Amino acid sequence: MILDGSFDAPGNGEAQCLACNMRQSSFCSTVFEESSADLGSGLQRISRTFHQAADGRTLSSPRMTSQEVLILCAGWAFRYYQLADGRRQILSILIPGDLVHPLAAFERSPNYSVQALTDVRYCRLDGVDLKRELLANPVLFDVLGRIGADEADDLLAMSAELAWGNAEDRIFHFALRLASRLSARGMVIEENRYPFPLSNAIVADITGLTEADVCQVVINLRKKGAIDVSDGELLILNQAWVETSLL
Amino acid sequence: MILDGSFDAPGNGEAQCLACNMRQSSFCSTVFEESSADLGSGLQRISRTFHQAADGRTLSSPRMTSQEVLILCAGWAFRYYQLADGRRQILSILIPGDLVHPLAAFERSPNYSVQALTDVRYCRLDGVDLKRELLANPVLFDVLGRIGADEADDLLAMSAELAWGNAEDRIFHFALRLASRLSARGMVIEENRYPFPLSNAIVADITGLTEADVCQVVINLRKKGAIDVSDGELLILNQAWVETSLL
DNA sequence: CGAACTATTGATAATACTCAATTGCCGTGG
DNA sequence: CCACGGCAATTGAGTATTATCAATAGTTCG
Repeated sequence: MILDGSFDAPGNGEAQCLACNMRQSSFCSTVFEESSADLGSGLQRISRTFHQAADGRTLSSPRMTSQEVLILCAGWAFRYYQLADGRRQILSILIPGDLVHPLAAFERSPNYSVQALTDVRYCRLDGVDLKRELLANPVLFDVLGRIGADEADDLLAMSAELAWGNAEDRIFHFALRLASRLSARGMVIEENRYPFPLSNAIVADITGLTEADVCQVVINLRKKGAIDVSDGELLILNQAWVETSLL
Repeated sequence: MILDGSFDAPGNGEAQCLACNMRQSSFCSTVFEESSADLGSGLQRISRTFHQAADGRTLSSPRMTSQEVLILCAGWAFRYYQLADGRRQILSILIPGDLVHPLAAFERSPNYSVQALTDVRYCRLDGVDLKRELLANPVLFDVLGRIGADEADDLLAMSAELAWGNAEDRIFHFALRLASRLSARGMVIEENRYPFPLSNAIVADITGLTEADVCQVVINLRKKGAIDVSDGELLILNQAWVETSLL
């Protein structure tokens, strides 16, 4: 169990950030390296603080109207809507290197909440500083735009799959898209083997199915030789299956 | 039947643009008015051309990797994925004032296509010009960001509804969200009465249902006194029903 | 060892899809 | 003016999928 709160007090926040293997994530490298020294002219530091939170903690809720930008450094989280009937709809899974609110600088306030799925560490950037740098630094501007575009693509794919897919399609394609994102961040245990700290209940809330369904489908997918989700890992069994996608 | 192609030859493209009642749409007013004269210093015009296309024409497909930004001036269109099995998944409905590719300036190329749903007129902005102005004009930057945020919100709502909703929820909430967007653009026939040029087949491809289902649900919603979709119009019958939403 | 959570299983009910077949509406052309 | 074809909307019967609701194993952690 880790404690919540800032962990910058002993000054190791910065140190961990420098040592972080997500530094090559397009956003971190740009915002921290390019905006500090390289481009020199008039670019200033973006003030940041480091924090941590335990599994299950709420990182952000619709009430919290902050202009701050959070970067997930370590651990997993998820965005979700709290539905009126008490259930929740998980909108996206956040992995290390992701921005918690890619549009925080523009949006009045997001209408979703964000919760930690595992213990997490994250970094909080000042929104005003970031916006200033964005306008001053076309590279940073492009990078953020591309992150937005990637998120939008993923969302579109997700909603298409939810619309036309049956229970099996939904789970299978969700797993594939997640695997693809994990690959991009180097979060691979070995070839076709990924961390997958999601319980069946979580997958159910992502795909809009019941926990019982998820269980059956997961077993089915394993028997079919498509993917194997177990022991906190996702294993892609047969690349041929993966081709079953949209154009 | 209108002809496809540019209609700027007789010079009435600009004229129509000036007379367009979508000019107050946040993007057009900012990009055309603010960036020309008001802020003076160093801001240049964004070069643009005007075009039209007939009902059913493809405005954009994944192959077309252009950095250009299209604004829909008049008529309706939709973004869609062409699925491998021949069906198509409609991702969003575009109404006058919408950007066809909000992230065109960043994205390598969108992986969806866009088709005209009615006869349309649209405006094509040069991506390089636009990007230059974005960096030079914080107001324009904010406006585009907010458009992106609005789109993202709509997409998130859509995907949540597709996940947890049954056939009725999907259609009902889709109609409500569309009505809300139409309101924002002033496209209201009268109180609670909106244009709705979508066939059952289109609604089916949006919601992932079959045409037969859509038909039954639409009739049901009318009997229930929720909404009435007929004769190319959408009528919201009972505001009380509208409250049935997520938090 | 028990408590709490998670995964698994099975029977039943509800829901949505499939597949025609039918109707109504236009526009075309005889 | 009417017959015809094409298209969208509607209807119904039968089938398949998924939700619901328990109830039973496993697991983890104290």
